[in-house]
Amino acid sequence: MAEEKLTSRSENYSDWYNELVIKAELADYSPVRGCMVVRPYGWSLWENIQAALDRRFKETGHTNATFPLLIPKSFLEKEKEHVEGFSPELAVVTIGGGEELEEPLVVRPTSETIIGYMYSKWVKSWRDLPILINQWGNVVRWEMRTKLFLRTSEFFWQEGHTAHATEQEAREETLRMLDVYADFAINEAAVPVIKGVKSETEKFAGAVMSTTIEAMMGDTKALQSGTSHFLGQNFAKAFEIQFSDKNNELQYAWTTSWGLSTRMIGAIIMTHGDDKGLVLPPRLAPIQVVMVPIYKNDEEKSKVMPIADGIFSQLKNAGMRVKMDGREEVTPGYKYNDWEMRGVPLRLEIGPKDVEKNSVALARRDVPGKEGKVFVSQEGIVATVQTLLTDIQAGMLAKATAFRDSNMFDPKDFNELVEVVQKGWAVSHWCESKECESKVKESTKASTRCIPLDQTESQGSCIVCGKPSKRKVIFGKSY
RNA sequence: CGGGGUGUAGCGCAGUUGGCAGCGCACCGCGUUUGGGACGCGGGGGCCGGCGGUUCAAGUCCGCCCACCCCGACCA
Repeated sequence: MAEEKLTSRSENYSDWYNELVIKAELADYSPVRGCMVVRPYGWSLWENIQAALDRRFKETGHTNATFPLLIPKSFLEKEKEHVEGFSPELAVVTIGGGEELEEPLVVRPTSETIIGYMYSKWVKSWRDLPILINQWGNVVRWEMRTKLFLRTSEFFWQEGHTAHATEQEAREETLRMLDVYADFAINEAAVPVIKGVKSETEKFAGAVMSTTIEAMMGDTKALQSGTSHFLGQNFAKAFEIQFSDKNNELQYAWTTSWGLSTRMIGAIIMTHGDDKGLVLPPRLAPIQVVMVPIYKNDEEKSKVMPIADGIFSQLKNAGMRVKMDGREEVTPGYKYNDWEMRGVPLRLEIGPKDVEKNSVALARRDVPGKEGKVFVSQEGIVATVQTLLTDIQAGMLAKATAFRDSNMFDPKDFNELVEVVQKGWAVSHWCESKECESKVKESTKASTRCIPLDQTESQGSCIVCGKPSKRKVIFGKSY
């Protein structure tokens, strides 16, 4: 059961987050430093995320497979940037069956290498391409500072790995999957995201180009919520993924990879959560409607429960995820707070007065207090609830989008940029040099988040050095 | 790995000049309650982070070690 009040977001955002994850029973700390236990409620949420994504992957022609957890250490060393990027965070297995291993194995930090190795075996002809595979699994990256869902040493994700005959096809795939992520984030999670390209310093180790969906959290920090990489021929060359084209000429394949992790749960928490707890978008919520029956004694109970059960069945049969909270050892008030902590989008109360008046009370989680509570007729309850859930989903997206937009700024000069990145994002022209990027980071702790894809080129000058620039970038502090 | 902090019941904490280890919440039992976190009565629960030292006596004083948290360097 959820316990007493949360630390408020304004008091200490970080404490608020940590307490919320524990009290909503999404996850718990494990005995292994930096690892987490995802509890049933958190995992149900993840399963709904998986289902929504998996459907989209299948619709775009991908199939699932699984590759090993352990990878020969030498594989990681085949791609120069890749090894440099990942070496510091590898977990390495040196002993197996009591014997020192001839070659150490690394616990996968990501699977480009082993999948590249397999693809080289499977790809001989242009007819073998494209290969469009996704894997659901876990990976391990030894992290210095961890935080549940946002950064843990082991995390759960999906990683898509594709190989193509042409550069153009691979580039299209990269952007197609970025679109899938953005569509998922916006329409399922109600998390407004900006699609963009990562700078050279921020990109994936081994990629030619990394793209991202960036979301703004409730404290205005940015969270990279999904990434899609164009890997060029880097991994194809490292693992000799070669094929004969139609002219019988040997070519290296072009590959992509893309991933979205349980970090998305952190994004949902920090995009929608409030001081009472979690607020979940109806489309992903493990429980969409919680029913709280109210009665003082057996007589009232015998009048209320048959009607409550009838409504429960109607909602259930309509395909809604509904739960009846029939606990008798806690008061209704306790239950309200309990389910608010867990972010259930809609609460349905039914008591003796409702039985008399043929009504029920509906309280929406995204609109706190009396304002979000309405009394409606029991007639047509399924349609009423469905409409409300749709409204909540749309309302959450609108609210989050308005919040983000009101915290994006267009600073006039460097001094103003330094100011605005303390309270939100700066969208500014940038010459795309590492020098200017690191100057901003050193003086503000804000990094480049992405160069938004949906922007029209405009003539401007770099906010740092003043050199000509055609594109704007987002600067912001990030998780 | 650098800087700061904290370790006492499941959680949050108190513990005075060294002298029987406590409080709130949670948990268990019984009864009364139940439309916004109910109440009464009765219970259970401790290697006081670890090791060593000082002392008649250490949660308390001293030394060493360990763990965790926060702020930095690294990241989906």
